[in-house]
Amino acid sequence: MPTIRDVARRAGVSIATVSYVLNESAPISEETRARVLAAAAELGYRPSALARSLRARQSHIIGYSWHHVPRDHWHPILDPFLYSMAQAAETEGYHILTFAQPTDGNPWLPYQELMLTGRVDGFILSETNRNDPRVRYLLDRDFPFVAFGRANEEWDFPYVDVDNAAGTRMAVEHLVELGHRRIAVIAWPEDSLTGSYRLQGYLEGMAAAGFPVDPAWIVRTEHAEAAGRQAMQALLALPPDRRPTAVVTMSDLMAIGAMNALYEAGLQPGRDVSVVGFDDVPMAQYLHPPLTTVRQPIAEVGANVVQMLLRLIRGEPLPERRVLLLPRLIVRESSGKCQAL
Amino acid sequence: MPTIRDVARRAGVSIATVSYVLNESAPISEETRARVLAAAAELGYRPSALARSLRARQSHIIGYSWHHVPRDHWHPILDPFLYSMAQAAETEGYHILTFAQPTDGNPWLPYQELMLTGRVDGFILSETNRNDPRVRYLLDRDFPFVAFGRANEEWDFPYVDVDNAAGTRMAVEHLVELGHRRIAVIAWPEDSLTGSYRLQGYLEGMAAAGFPVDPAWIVRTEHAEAAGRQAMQALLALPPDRRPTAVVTMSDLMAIGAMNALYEAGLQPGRDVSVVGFDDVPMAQYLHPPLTTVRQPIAEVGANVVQMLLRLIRGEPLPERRVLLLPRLIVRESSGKCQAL
DNA sequence: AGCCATAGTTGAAACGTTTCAATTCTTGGG
DNA sequence: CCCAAGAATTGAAACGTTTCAACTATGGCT
Repeated sequence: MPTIRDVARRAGVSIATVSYVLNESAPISEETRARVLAAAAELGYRPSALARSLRARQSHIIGYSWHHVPRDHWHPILDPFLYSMAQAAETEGYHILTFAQPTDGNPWLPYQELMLTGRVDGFILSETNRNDPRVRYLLDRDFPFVAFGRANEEWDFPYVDVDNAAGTRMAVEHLVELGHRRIAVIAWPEDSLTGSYRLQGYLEGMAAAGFPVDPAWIVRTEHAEAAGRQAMQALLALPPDRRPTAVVTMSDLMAIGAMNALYEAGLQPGRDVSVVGFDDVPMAQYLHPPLTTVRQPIAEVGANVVQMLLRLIRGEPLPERRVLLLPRLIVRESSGKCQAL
Repeated sequence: MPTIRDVARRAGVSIATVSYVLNESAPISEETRARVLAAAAELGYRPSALARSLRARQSHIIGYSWHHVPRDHWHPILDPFLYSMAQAAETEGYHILTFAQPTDGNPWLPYQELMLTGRVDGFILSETNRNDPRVRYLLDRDFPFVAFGRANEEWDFPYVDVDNAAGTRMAVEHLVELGHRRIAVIAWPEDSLTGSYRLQGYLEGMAAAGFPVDPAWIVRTEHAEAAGRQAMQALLALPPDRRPTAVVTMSDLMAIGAMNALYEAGLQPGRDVSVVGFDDVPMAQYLHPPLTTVRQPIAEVGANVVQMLLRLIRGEPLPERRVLLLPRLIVRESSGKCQAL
């Protein structure tokens, strides 16, 4: 592999000159410039990223880690998120290093290691939560990072998040427009921050429509198909006048569970009870019936977090530290005018 | 950030001694050893990966890139594959760098860049195909890589692949056992190497059972739900005595399309016509009916390719250069005894 | 003619490691 | 009491860059 020395020798100049030419960081006569460029091209020279990094004390690498999910779940955003981050990073000469989030032990341990060994210049976090130990750790050490998702309101750190509340609010508005009044929500446990935003959007939507919310319509359960199914069964077991005609869920996975419960009860989603999901996983459009759901602008989030992080790393000021992106409601057939209406 | 100099000063020794202690690469008296270790711990010292890399001319980073898929498809393996690779790499002090595969231009351009700048020590390739330009490029330059998937038979390079033929063969055997005789296959276009293995498995299964294959039963089409749906419609349009009672598909996505076509025709998958998929995406188990499908041992593939690549990088001999792992048939309700039988 | 600014170029230091070769220190054998 | 051998330690070079400071021409100006 040719080094800067080989190029310098071939062009008959010093290595400093080669460096200046390649980085355009000093005035060089047109003639030597051409000679150096030619020599570099002939040798197929590319400067060593390792040497550069050492000198600059910058690895030009961004760390990203995600939670691995069990096989019956899926990660609805990994592919588009990672891809958009990689693309955004590469246009600026950066790369993404992915590492595994250990299922046990200190969540910030791998972050510490990458940080202390100088392997990465900053981190992108996703699936943050209240009191997130990783956010706390990085914040305390003043290490550059940007999160996809929020944490404690009083913690001041840069993030991009989807306006989850707006998503469920749009879902409720849509159902209200169709004529639904008794709208339930299949929500996540209280410890989920994202879940609390989505639930809040539901409540706001109902309040805006002026509809009372029966406490029985708020079912909190974990993120799983079976959980969604059981939640729906519980809702169906309510007396007819309290039984919801539509249900908003926290995720497509839970929406699928809800739809499956409807089928088992001999009912048809979209005709007997409307169902709305969240995420718009690729599968959603092929379901029976196709699922109405809230689509997050994942690629936009990915591009944004990377751009913000690079600004942070370079010490540039951030135009905004807290970015909220609007999701979009994708209306399909699982939501429809309820027959009972 | 403390350096080896800080540790040396604090322990009252030379930097060489510190290095020897930390790497256990020379005999050091127990007493100084303890002093150095204590100093390092007090300072929270971690050797700079950058400096180490430069010195060793090894980045300890593995490059991986994947094709981004359009939003109505999905990448059935990215999450488990990437995760298992990251885990396997980390146990050996390596990391995974992910980069975007450009949709246009030379597919090997980003590989070249990462290779020449010394950013990565080797590559993992996935979704290889016949005449794969990336395989060709890396092979020509003798750069370490391991592929998940095969290419031209005559190209000698290390790979791990799932025994695709065995997968579809198992699917056919299972259907034969249920009593099916007229079994169709919804296959991929001829340019797909993986598709040709899977098709081959189907043919082998039929031959082993001694059943003739009607040419109309082999439908070649692209990887999409709509394509699977249309293929199924074509099969249903065959005269009753030639109409298949079961269908094997190349992917869960296409199987879903086939099932949707059945529904539209007023038929029920698993009762009127059996359907088998490939991949076992998380969704498969929640479909109506749950989808019988072939599950690939993705995590095992991920661990294997990384271990092989590390061996290659270290110049160790490979126990086997061509590894074929068996998939597993997951039987669910979409395959059943056909009513017409 | 003399001086100074500037364009163009270079030598050398530094980034933080590892490791070779050399040095010091100990110890046991003759 | 000296020497050789070995153990323990160190100085310095090297990995491949970037960049500071210094140097040499070249002109322009007084």
